[in-house]
Amino acid sequence: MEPSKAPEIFLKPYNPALEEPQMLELWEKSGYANPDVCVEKGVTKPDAETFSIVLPPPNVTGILHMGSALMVVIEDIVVRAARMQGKRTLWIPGTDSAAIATQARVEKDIQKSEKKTRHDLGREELLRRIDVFVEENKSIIINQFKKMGASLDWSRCAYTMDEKRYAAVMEAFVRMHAAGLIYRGQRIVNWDPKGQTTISDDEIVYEERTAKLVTFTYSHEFPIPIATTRLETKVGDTAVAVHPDDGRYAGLVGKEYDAVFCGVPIHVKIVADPSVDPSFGTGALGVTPAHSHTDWEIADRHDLLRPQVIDEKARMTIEGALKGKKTMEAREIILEWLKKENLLIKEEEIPQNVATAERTGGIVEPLPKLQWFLDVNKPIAKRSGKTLKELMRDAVESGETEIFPKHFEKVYFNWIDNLRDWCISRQIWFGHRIPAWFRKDERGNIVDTIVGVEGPSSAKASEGTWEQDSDTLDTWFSSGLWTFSTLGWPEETDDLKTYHPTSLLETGYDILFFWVARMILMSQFHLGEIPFRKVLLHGIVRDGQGRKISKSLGNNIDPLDMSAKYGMDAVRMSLIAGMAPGTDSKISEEKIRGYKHFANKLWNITRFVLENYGSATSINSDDQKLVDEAKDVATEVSANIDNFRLDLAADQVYHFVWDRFAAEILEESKPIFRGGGEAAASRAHTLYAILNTSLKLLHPFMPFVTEAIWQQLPQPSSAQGSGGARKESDFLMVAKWPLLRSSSAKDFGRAQ
RNA sequence: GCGCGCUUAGCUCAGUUGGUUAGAGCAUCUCAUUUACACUGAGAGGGUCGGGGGUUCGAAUCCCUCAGCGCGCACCA
Repeated sequence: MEPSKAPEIFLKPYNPALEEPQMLELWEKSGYANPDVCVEKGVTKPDAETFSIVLPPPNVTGILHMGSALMVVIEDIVVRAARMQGKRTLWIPGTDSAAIATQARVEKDIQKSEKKTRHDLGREELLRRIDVFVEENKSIIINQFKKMGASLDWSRCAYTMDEKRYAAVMEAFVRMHAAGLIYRGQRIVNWDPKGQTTISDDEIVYEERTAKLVTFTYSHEFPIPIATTRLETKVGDTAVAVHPDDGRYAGLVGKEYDAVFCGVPIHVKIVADPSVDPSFGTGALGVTPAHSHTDWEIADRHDLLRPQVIDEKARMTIEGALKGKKTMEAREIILEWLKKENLLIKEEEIPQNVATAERTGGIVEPLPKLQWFLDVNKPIAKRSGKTLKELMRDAVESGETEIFPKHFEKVYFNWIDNLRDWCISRQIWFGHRIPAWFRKDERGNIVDTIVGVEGPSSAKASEGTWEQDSDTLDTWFSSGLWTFSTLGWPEETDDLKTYHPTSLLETGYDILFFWVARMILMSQFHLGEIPFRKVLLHGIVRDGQGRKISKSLGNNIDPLDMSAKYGMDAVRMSLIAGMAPGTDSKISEEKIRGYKHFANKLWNITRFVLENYGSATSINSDDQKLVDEAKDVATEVSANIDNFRLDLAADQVYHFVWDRFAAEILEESKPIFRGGGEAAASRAHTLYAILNTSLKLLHPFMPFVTEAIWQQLPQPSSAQGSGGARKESDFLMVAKWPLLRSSSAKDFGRAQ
């Protein structure tokens, strides 16, 4: 046997900065991230089991942070493992327009540099500026994802606002409108005065604050004191509601009173309504139908007037001294007036949840507005009379879609149970414009409406001037279509047939409602099938001490900085280690450094193995046990990956490679090599085999260093001496996943 | 108010259907070592598994209860 020298590159420590760009280039040239190429080149059988997954599209305003890095790593691990297992694997990338966030960002930039508002520029010009911004930023975020080693099929990259996706959104809206699920109605909506748009219930964040609860009466004649934290709305009251069983007020129900409240004439009827909590405040509720969700519903039941007293800028609209005042100012003025008039009974501090807009932080003002809604309770004929709510529930209840970890299924059901109609129209310019056209009379009243992809036909156009609705759709409306709009829907494409329903949806638990639920809704309605078979949720990435990463704490750990310092493989491993599904995880620089050492360990193991590697021989029975041991590890690692316990899988292979392979097997081999002969030759091949298996198992987790080593491996000489056996694959990325222990070790449909 | 999760070594966490003496990483301390690797190796200290009760031959693991922390939803006059 002639000992071969290890390639010179192994004489120096592993250098990620040198290897990573080369590996990226190799992978990109290979085209193996595209399943069509894999089939073409014979790596994957055309009829192999498919594995498909969409990348949760990052916002074009965003940059890569540890959260998105975690997402990329989890998905890339699962995808690379599936590809090596011979599955026809598709991972679709894309970017998200993130309507409000993007428009706000561009508006801010323009305000800063040109001191202009969007109204100064006009709709067309603003949208043009946004497009420029988006194009610049898209490539930044895409390049960052590429650097992570994400084996996404960039040839299928989608953007929520590109032509195909735009068309899909229009089609989806029109179809849902035709089915009677989308309607336009005057209802109380969540108005964000800061963002100047409506928002959905899910975009509200409740903040606990202390509020002043004021107890008073409207006038000296009015018999019931009421309590409120929002005095300014009381000029819009049209009723006082008490509980039907509340004996204190029984005799007063049905009576009506007039009063002049802080200069505003009001007419208040006393009604009995079961929604009133007799134990809160005075047990009597001043009903302001136009500025409270529950009061609006009470007004429905008692046929009350609904005067609006606050406008979109959160200012008073009522004639008189209050007109034009901010709500907070009006509150003080009324309080002073109550004191002066001796109508004030009590003031007390109470804790209160204030509704704020998630994006802007503005205090949400409930306002009655004419908006588009999606009806979640209407039976759908073509879906056997089920409602959207029921369809959403069915998908998970039937087990067709499984959520990991399991307990999030309860959270999901809980959300569905409390779901109200979804307000889908937004008063911003950047987004998918609602495909509705209105014809108005001289006074501006809408006399005709058309909903359609094309707009008014020529015949209709001759009837008068049509104007398209200026509103755009909630960004989650288009996101809901993502699993199938990225595959070419509404066209019946091959991709759609092959890859939908997708196999897996992996995302953060924080967008379970926003996105996961909406995708189920959309797919169930439009395709009559689930969007994905499994949902895997991950948590928030926190710093080493478990704190949320925030600018004010200055504890940001930038994934790209860290990879420059320690290598992307180290970043990837440290994100996965200790990360249980659905649970928040932690990352620190020390942790990352540890895995850099591991990459180097692997590098040096290779050096040792190659230095002792020699010509053809067979493996003896003692050594076969070691090979089998590696097979056992492969079996367990595979099982953990299948169960999405990537943390356990990573830990297992890490410990096998370091503590068993390097610390024990390699050490025991040294005297064997000194002894020479058959035993040494057998051992040399055994070490090569174990290294081979280790590289494959580690590849999904640490693709760069493993591929870099693979590229340096000599072609193994055949044990049977047939010679010239080619290295089984030119790329570790598409090398065959190790055989597993059990006889059920399937071939995973790999082409030979 | 309803629901979910967490509580194990100084720190961060594993512990998969209950089964010997409860594990890892980091940190601390001691020692070793010029060839695969100091981006190393060997070893040590450190835990009444949040409290209490129960089931069991046996409980970190299952049940009840209490406490603390975190989160979601609802209410929010």
